Amino acid sequence: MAKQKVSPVSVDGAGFLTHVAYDSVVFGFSEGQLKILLMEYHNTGLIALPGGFIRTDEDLDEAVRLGLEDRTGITNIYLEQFHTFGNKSRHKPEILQKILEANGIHAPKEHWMLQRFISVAYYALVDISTVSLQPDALSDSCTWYEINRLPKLILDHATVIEKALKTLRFNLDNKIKDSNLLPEKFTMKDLQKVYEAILGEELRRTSFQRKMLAGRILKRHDKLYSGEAHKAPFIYSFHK
Amino acid sequence: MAKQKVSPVSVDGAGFLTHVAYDSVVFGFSEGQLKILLMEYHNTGLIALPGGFIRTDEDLDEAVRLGLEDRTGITNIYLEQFHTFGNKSRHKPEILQKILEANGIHAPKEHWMLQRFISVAYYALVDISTVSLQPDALSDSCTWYEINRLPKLILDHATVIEKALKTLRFNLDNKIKDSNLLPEKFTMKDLQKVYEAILGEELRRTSFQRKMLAGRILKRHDKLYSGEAHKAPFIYSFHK
DNA sequence: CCAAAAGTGTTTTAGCTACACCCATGA
DNA sequence: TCATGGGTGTAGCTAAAACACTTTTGG
Repeated sequence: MAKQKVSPVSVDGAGFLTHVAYDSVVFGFSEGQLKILLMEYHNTGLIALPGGFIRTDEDLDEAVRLGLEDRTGITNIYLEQFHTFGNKSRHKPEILQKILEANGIHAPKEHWMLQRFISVAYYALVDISTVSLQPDALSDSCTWYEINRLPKLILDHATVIEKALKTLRFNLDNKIKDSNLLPEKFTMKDLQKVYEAILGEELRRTSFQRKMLAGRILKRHDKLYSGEAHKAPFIYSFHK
Repeated sequence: MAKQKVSPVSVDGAGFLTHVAYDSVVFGFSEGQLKILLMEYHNTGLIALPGGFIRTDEDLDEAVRLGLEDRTGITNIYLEQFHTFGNKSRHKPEILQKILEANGIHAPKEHWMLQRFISVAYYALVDISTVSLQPDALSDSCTWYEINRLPKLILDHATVIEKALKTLRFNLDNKIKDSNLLPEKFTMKDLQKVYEAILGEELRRTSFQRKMLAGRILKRHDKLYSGEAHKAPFIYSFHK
């Protein structure tokens, strides 16, 4: 529930849809590892998913997209809503209070940011190499963390990530071609590494190759001569 | 966006999470037809999905469950959240105004119910035969409609139903055993009829039977002697 | 020529379909 | 014994997995 633009903070939340927030689980892939983007708030040690609020004149999807564009510099991010979290036990005003205090903002109890939120969660699939991270006003870092070395997170953000990953695994075959996890051109081995990182298991090389080729989503280009002493692999891109 | 308890309507929405609502697509099955529960508002001719608001002391899931229990009398409803709709184009205050007016409530422009809502949508699978419908305070009917004979609906409710049905079709094999679409005990033919109504296509009898038996979700009981001149079918129930 | 990694041919397996046939039932 | 509908055996198809083999590459 980090937010990107809090400078003019009104107590009643004018201009924003109160009680509604979004959180985004941004997946990236580099060095053979699946990674997630997390933010750390100034002077608090608190780490959270990047998120924000919805302005009264924005579509929900649009708000999420713009919030992410601000932080990653990427336009055209692959984004998908996967769940809305609305348990009342998520309401921990002392945490948000602490974050605001650490930034010199003394919010009264009735401040809209201290009230209970329903949070709509999205996941994104981005190419880490094209991202230049921009912490927001309340945070001093915005960093990639390996999926299996996550730090302690505020609220139920660990659960949110868990569910995002589950959804991603379930839909991977359908989503991979629209994702931005890999650069435009890649080898079959690159693609297999992405699958293995996401599914958390090793796959048979030959079965994987055949399954992918049967899917008709790959376009084959020239071979890649790496200078190494073995057959050169084909380069692929996703169709259209 | 019907609501179940509006008697004490405060302008600022105290006690409710403003800007958040839920809509529920309740599927039922009878007479070989898939049906959906819809409500008609007093003196307006407006027809909508049953829905409501979330109280500040309720979980989101709990609010939806209780709202449905009020209307159908069923406890233990199978409920699943499938999408959250948040386009700003959904905001049509004149419709809600009309509904309130028709009930003698003259709400000022800044009334919370006339503001923009994010709506969390759920679908439910219930056994029509155990339901006794209860219209809420703003509605004069609460009726089952055949899925392919739906009336014109307010806002984007037709889209919501479309998406609910798509989700249900996609997950049917996984959800059927927890659904309440059929009474506890049923024949293979009954089950096939449910599948056909949901998928909107006819299925081969023998293939269907084998697929279901292979799924290990059915427990076989005695035979059902209907008094008709043919082999008596087995009775089944879902495991656990 | 060798080792490493890529690509492909062949066999096996599993699930589903289609068709056939037999069985139980009450008139 | 007949018509009706339910259950299951068998053969065929297709997609995926498993295994083996060949090819390409630079040292």
